[in-house]
Amino acid sequence: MLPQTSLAESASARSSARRAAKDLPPKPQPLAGPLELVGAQMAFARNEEIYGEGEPAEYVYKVVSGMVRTYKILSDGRRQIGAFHQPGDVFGLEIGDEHSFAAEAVTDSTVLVIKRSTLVAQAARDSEVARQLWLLTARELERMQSHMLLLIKSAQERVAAFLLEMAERSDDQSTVELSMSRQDIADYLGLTIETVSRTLTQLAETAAIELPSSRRIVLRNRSALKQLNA
Amino acid sequence: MLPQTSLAESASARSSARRAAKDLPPKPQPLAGPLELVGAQMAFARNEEIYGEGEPAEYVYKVVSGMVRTYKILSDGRRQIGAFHQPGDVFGLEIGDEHSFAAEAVTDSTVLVIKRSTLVAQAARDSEVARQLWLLTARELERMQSHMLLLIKSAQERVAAFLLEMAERSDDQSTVELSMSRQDIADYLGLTIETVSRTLTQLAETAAIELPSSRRIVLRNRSALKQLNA
DNA sequence: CGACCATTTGATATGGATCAAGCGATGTGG
DNA sequence: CCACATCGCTTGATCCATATCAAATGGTCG
Repeated sequence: MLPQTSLAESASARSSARRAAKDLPPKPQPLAGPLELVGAQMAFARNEEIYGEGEPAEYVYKVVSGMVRTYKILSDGRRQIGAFHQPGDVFGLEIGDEHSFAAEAVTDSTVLVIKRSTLVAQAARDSEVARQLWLLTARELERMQSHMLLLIKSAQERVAAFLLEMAERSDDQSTVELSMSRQDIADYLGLTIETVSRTLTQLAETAAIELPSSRRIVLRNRSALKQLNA
Repeated sequence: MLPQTSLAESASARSSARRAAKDLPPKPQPLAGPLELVGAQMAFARNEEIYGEGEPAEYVYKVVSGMVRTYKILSDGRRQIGAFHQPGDVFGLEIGDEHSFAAEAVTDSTVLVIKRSTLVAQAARDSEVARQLWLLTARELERMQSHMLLLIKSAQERVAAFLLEMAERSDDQSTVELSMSRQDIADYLGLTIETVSRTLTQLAETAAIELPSSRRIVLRNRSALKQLNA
């Protein structure tokens, strides 16, 4: 199971952040906060589990390179992906003792691992650390809220929103290099792979996007996509 | 959907409504925490707005009596209700400067109003307050996560989950007194009122519930509902 | 080359939305 | 106090978006 080297590399090569001030709101940047200070780096291979749902939440994680998905398996076997985490993103921060979602590497990834107890103890002493932890959770809440709103929209709207979301985090804002599969996208958007695939084809037919290859998408008409993103 | 209906409901906040109930008897609430200490009580009439989306988030609120809904209006006019807040629940806590959702009283309600800046200042000094604020946001996040999972389920599953959720918070766990309209339920579950109504009828036909009146629901077979709640 | 996996495309089924009408409770004005 | 308008809810008929089932295509690797 060799990783798709080209994809993995291009994904991780883009960890630097330049804000080429488009029409975008200021994006949460990799926190230069307390999470930098401690912890060890770990590497995970494509599709490798980082932690399982319900496991003790001993650590907090920060993506250094690659991409991580967090998800739940529903009782009917479906998988719902809650988020794709990219370099700079923190994930796995819980206030309870267990991870409420599972986490896996989408591509070969490296993550920074920090002991939660350390952070919590620091937070008790340093109000700035406490504020950072709160901020992280609040940001996660915002993400979840907008994801909830996504799930009540049409397939076109969901896919368009997804593409814009991915484009926002890529440095070439008009080309998206997808490191996740159609199944991942489907499970993120609450659709089937067939619907995701068909919708992309449709968007290409209406010239909103271009599909040079299945994992590379060029945004031809971003305002049309935003329009859809009702 | 029926944006007109949704909007009409809140717009029709009867101008004749008793707005004068400024001084209700303070009902002692069980929830502990720093939020008890400060703040004034305010009363809101049914369907009255407590704050709008995008308004400065100057205050944090705690339900004393009644019920509050928080919601967003989407660009296509649909309304998505994020939560129904009942006595003891805190709502309107933001980390940014604006309310990301709007809030309205579902029934005549009284809420405790606390200045956010006070809380934040306290949190900077007292790590226990800081932890409480974090906890509140984390709890909201959990709620949002499970709501997200709801939205990818079938109509029956959503309605069943809703009933169980409401039953859990009622004192007679097997009878639910709904204070919100079918439209509210629909906008909470991402369905139409017709589908909500039909689904309730179905559940009654399969003897899972009983419908003595439209706002009163008896849970006859909770395990069947939980089953549905896949 | 051939097997395998991811993706696309096609045909059909179906759950929930939409459009439309009926019904029961509640309140209002004559 | 009744007749009637109104409102919230239910029920019926039909439509449509997406799921499901099925097969073809294409890319990757041994």
